[in-house]
Amino acid sequence: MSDEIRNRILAAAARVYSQYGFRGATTRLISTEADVNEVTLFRTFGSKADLLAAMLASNVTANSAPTITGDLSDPAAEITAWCGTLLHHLRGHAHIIRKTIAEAEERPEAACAACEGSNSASESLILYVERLRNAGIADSEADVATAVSMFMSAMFGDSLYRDIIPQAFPQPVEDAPAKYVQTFLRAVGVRASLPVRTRQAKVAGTRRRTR
Amino acid sequence: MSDEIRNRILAAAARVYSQYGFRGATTRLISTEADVNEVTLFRTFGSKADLLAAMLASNVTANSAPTITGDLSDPAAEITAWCGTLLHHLRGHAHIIRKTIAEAEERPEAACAACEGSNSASESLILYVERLRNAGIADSEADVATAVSMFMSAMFGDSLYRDIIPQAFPQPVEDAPAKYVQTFLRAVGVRASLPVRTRQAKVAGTRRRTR
DNA sequence: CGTGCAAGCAAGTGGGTACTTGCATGCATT
DNA sequence: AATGCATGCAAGTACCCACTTGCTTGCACG
Repeated sequence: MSDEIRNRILAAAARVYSQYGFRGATTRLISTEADVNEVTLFRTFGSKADLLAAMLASNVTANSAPTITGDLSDPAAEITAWCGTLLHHLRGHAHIIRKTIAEAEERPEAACAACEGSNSASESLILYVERLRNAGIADSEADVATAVSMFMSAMFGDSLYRDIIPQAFPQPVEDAPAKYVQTFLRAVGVRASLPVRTRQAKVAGTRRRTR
Repeated sequence: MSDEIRNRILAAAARVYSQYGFRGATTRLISTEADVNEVTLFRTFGSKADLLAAMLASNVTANSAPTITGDLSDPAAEITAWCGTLLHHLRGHAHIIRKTIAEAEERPEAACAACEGSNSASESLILYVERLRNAGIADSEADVATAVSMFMSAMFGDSLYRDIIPQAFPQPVEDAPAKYVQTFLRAVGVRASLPVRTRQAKVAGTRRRTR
């Protein structure tokens, strides 16, 4: 019974918070947005801080970043798929992440939890590229750590700021993952989107397939 | 006369705003931080909104992003220097930028002004790489737009979030520009830091200039 | 039918916030 | 010495905020 109202409040809190931030998310706003009496809000969550903490927690648990599990036969496709879901997921929480990070100095605990996901994501990408290197597909001299760090920055930048500074993101949303991955692969020395055996031909006659 | 107080208020406003954002930057806080009577603040700027607008404007004009003017003889050094000053500049305004962008939906005008700088920066980098391509130094098939967009995301990510999520930025601050540029150049197909003929030697003796 | 519980409603409390007003003070210029 | 000006100070206004209290209403379950 109370659950339905509880969730309505949490959802409303998420909407209001992601637009106005912690200070701007007044209990009055949240309660009217949830179409619930303001007192109910205090009865169910105790205080504004507790409510918003609960709301952030529930949004973080829905935060499972994807992992790259697949094989090495088509790295570009593999990473592109992963990148697509990562971007999709980040975009879904863009507003909340933006506010939470901006207020990290005032409320650090929330921000820490939020970045856990990105940690595991970048680690998963690093591991995958290591495997590519061991298989001789990626350049062994490439600076993988830096490339991955830049790639993750690009993911965050795209998902958080595309709607605010669209001109900084030239490719349309649907093409973005493929293009990001293509550029990333060039940086780590995977010369094309096909597996090992065609590599030789690749190096000699520079390149021929461009997708 | 009034100028000294005016500047003290602006500086205090910048400090308070970059820590607490627009809503959190109360006139009381700013005035005590500036060691000035609260009334003086209203007498000099009219309102809190006007004061903060003036403060943002003064911080944006100090916002001239650097341009790459140099020649093509050593692209890596050229871009690295540029990248260093860009990063330095962004870091100097990191807190303000973070808050302003996070509050962009509520106060768009400020955010727009803030991103002008990044626009000109990325454009300048694109032009430079175009020149490299025309000179045959950069790969003519590389996706320059995407590479530059990712590079700029990396610049923003590093300057805005390094202090909050340090583990996402593996390289130490002082090495960051060189590593970012090196990875970027790989992505756009500039194979080493020197033009074609001395390339061989360069690869051996990694780096030598660190400023 | 009656008891209990979840929610709504009206009103209030104590404190903060932007901003105003009226007055006193010191300092420079004439 | 007198005038004007920039600033400080004390107080006040009107509103907003988080949170509380006391009461009513409706619904479920024995």
